[in-house]
Amino acid sequence: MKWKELEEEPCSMARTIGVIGDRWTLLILRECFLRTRRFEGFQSALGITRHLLAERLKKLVRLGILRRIPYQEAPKRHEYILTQKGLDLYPIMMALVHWGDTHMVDERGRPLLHQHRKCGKDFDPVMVCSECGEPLLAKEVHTHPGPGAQSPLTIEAPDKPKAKARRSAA
Amino acid sequence: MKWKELEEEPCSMARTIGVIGDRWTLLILRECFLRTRRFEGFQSALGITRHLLAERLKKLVRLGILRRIPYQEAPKRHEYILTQKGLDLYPIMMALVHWGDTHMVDERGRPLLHQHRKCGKDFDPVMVCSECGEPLLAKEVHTHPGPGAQSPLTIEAPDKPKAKARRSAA
DNA sequence: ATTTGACAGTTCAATTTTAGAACTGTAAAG
DNA sequence: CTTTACAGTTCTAAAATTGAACTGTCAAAT
Repeated sequence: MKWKELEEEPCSMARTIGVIGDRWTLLILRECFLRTRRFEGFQSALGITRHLLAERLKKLVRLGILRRIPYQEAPKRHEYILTQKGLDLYPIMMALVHWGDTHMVDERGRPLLHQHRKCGKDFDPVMVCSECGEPLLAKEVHTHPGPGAQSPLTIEAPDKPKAKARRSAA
Repeated sequence: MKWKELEEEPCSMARTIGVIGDRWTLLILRECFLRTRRFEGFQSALGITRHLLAERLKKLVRLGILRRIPYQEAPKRHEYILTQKGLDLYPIMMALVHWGDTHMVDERGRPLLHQHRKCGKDFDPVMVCSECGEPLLAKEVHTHPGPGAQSPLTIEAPDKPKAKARRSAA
C-alpha cells in the first residue's frame, strides 16, 4: 500500500490519515492553530527543513486545508491560513493534545492549558454522542457498514478465510 | 528535530505525535479498535510489510498502548490487545473518522456508520467542553501556559525577535 | 552605490525509512 | 514426510527526509 492509495480506501479514517497522517503535517497544523501563518514562522518554530515545509504546505493548499493568501506584492509573499475544512480538524488536534495531557506529561504537569471563552473555565475536551450527549466509550459503539462501504472493515473481522480453531488457548 | 525528541517537547500534541503520528501506527491502531489481535490479522488487513509491522507492534507494546498476551504455548503465539492507555486513543480515532466522513466521502456516502448502544442511534462524535458541555469551536478557545510549560508555544506566537512591520499589506 | 538582511523558496548529495521478497523455526494436519 | 499456519527476521532496492547551500526580490543601512 503506497500512500496515495490511502485516500481512496473505503474507510474515512484511512482517507484522513492519507491527508494529515504524518509527523510534519500534523505539526504544521498545530502551528496553524497557534496562529502561525508564514513560511519562516513555520520553519523556525518547527525546525523542519525548508524543502519539506514547502512540499507539505503545497499539499495542504492543494487539499483545501490551507488557503494561500498574498499579504504583500513586490516580492510576492503569501500567508497560509486555515480554511473551514482545516478548522474542522480542531477536534483531532484537541484529542491529540488531551491524550498527551493524560498520558505523556511529566511531574511538572501540562505544558498548555485551554480556556473556554464561553464559560471562562480551563477545560478538557470530551467526546460525546451527537444524539444523546453521553460521553463515548469504545465499548459502547457498534460499527456497521454504511452506503459507501464496499468490502473491508465490515467490523467484527471477516477476514479469516480458513479459521479452523487449531487448539484451545494455553 | 529527529523524532525521538518529539516525545520530550513541552507540548502534549508533539508528544502524542511522537507516539502515534505515523501512517502505519495509526492504521494498526484502527485495526486494534476493529478487534484485530494477531500478527497475521494485521498484516493481511493492512498489507503492511511484516518487517515494519513487527517493529511498530514492538513500539506500541513498549509504550504501553498494546499488551502482548500469549494465547498458545508450543509455538509461542501472542495477541496484541489495547491497554487502557490504548483505549484512551478512541477519541482521536473517532475524530479522524469524523473528519473523513465530513470531508473525504464520495457520492456513495460513508463507508462506516457508528451506533451508540446506549441510545441506539447512529451518531457523530461531538467534542464538548468538560466544564459547560457546549461544543468546542477553535475560535472560542484560549490557550495559555500551564505548569509544565517552559518556553515554546506560549500561544499568540512570541517568536518574532525582530518584527519590524516592513510595509503595510498590498 | 554597495552591502546586508528578511523572506520564500529551490536544488542536490548524504542519510534514514520503507517496501518487497525470501528465509527461519515450531508444530499441527494430511 | 510434506505441506500449511503463524510469527517473526534478514537482506537489498527504492523512496522519503535531512542538511546545507543557493536563487531572487526588495528595504534598510552604510
